[in-house]
Amino acid sequence: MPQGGGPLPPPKRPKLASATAPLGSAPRRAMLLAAPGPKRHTAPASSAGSSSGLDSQRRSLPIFQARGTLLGQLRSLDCAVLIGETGSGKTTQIPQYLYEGGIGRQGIVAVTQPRRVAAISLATRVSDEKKTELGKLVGYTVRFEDLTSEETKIKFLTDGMLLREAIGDPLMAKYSVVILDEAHERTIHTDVLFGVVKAAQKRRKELGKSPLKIIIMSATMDVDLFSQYFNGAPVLYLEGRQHPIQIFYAKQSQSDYLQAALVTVFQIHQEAPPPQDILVFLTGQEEIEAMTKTCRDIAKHLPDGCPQMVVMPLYASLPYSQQLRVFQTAPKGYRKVVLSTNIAETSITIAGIKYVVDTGMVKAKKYSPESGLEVLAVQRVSKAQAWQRAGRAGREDSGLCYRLYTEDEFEKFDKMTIPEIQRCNLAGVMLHLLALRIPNVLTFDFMSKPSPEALQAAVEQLALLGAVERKDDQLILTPLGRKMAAFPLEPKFSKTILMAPKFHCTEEILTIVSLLSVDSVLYNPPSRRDEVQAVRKKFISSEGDHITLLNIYRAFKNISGNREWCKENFVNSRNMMLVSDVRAQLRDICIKLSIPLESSRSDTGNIRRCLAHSLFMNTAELQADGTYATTDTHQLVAIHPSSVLFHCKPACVTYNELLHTNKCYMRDLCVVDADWLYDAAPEYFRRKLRAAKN
DNA sequence: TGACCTGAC
Repeated sequence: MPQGGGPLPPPKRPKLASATAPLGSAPRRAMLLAAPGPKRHTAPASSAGSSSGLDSQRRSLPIFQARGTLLGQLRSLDCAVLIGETGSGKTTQIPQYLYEGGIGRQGIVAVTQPRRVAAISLATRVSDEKKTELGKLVGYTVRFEDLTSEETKIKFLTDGMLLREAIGDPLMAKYSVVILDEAHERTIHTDVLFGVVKAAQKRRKELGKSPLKIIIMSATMDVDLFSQYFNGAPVLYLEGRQHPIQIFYAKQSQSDYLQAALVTVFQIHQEAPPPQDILVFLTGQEEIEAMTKTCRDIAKHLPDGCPQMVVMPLYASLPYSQQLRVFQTAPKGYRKVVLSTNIAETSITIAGIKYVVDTGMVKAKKYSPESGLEVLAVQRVSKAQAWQRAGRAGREDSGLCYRLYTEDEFEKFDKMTIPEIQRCNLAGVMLHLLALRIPNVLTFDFMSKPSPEALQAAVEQLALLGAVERKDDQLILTPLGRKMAAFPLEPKFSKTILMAPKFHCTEEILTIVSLLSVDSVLYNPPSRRDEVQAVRKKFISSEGDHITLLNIYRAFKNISGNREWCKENFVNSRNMMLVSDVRAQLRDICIKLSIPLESSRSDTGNIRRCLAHSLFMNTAELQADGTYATTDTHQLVAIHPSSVLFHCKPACVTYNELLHTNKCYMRDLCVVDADWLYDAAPEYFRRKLRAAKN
């Protein structure tokens, strides 16, 4: 099993905080990690101490020494790239320095975050440090929550929120500075924002308006790319407070990473004193549940003198109450072992982790524009991801990371994870860019360009939905497309809502679309499968998953949505609450757009007709041999086991998405009439038929 | 016939 290796070579990084480095001298990311910083609270954050304590804490941050130099630089620059290790305090301090230094006072300083919790907790922290009430000088805006006012000068928001704001204000006129934080994560929203803020800055300059300052903040990665993209912007380095991490590699290549993980966990467990906790990175729910069971079984029969063990699974679809357990400290004499997906890489930070076991594997989505297929596959992590995982071991003290692959194997990993924008369907992004009135969306200035095929496929999908048209060789939004862009939804779902009045079922479609646009409300613990099936029976509709979900939502509303009911019915109450919020938001947008709101009540036929008319490009038909083939490209597909139609064989179905895992599965199915499809898009099917003949 | 990495508007 993994042995040897040894500590990492000493880090080569620039010494001085805020020294300007020439291009191309990116620091090597070797030594990692972190001090307890005021960021990424997922566990309930305790309120900070006395205000004088806060002041001294602010002054003791490494960044404080560099304050003067930093302000001098930022004052004169249009764009800057700021590289700071975790614990440098950059996210909480830079916005305050700018404000205190009178930079950008004529407008608001925006700080974006990929996650809601981060935006909220950072705003809370900074308003505490400024000794002001949250929502006054310092505020935040995330979906469903806007805690800002006329006085707000420092505003934390999710990157998706800033992007949505930009539709109404492409010049971002109210902002004087935009800080894009966690840029190295390269979420799809951050990547689109790069181009949008760059365009806004340029346009404001051309129009002689007040300048827009752009600051990109990142961990020590991708510096050259960021700097080049922002016209050679200078790179400023900040020191963090980091604890050393020792890295151990496997001596030999491991054929079975699960077995290797198991052996490593128990080897650590027998040798290390408690309560030093272990975090293991695995790939998915099923694997984690199985490994949890195995570990618990083995832990029952440990030799005398060996500490006890508590084993906890962690993945996103786990109910919130169970997720919270990973934050509890293990009882005395026990060691905590957390088995997690990549949710523990960035979204959830667990205190007290001393050991990280990295299988080097991750389950991730890829998108193939040729087939239009999303492929979910277990694959190797990137080097950057492996460093991120290792870093989770040293948040309070020095740590150890066991990599279940050899150093040679590691060297062959990709340097960076492919940015999301190159891995997903771009229809939503294209619609958003068109709504921003970007002159030519096909040549939009992306930092990492998606393939021309992916861009083309997205535009074709929008054309099929009737959202775009060509005018004087320019692609523009149709009136329908503009309405679609008003909804925070995938374009096909926006279209479904806009079709609903024709079928007098807008209320029901709003419910269904809301249910489909958040994480599943259904909780399926593998160990209690029979129970789940039994309680779910009463909701199941032979018409498919959409109507079944509608039944569940109606039942939830009938008992006015209590938690107990959710628990009994294996419904994720947190996601169900979110569905209510989303639905209310979508309904408001409908009212603003003067869309008539009618209910079809018990007439589910109309609902299914509406779905057929908007999802006609996502349909499959039963073949003579009992398999399914998609109507458009005759791709062989199968009904996903999670569907209520799994054991049925309807002649014709629409589906929300295809997902390729072991097979090519249709997910979320609705039984439809083949005739409806032809009525919905006669031209489309005539074209497909012609293409099939040739 | 047998299964869903993670965020976000």
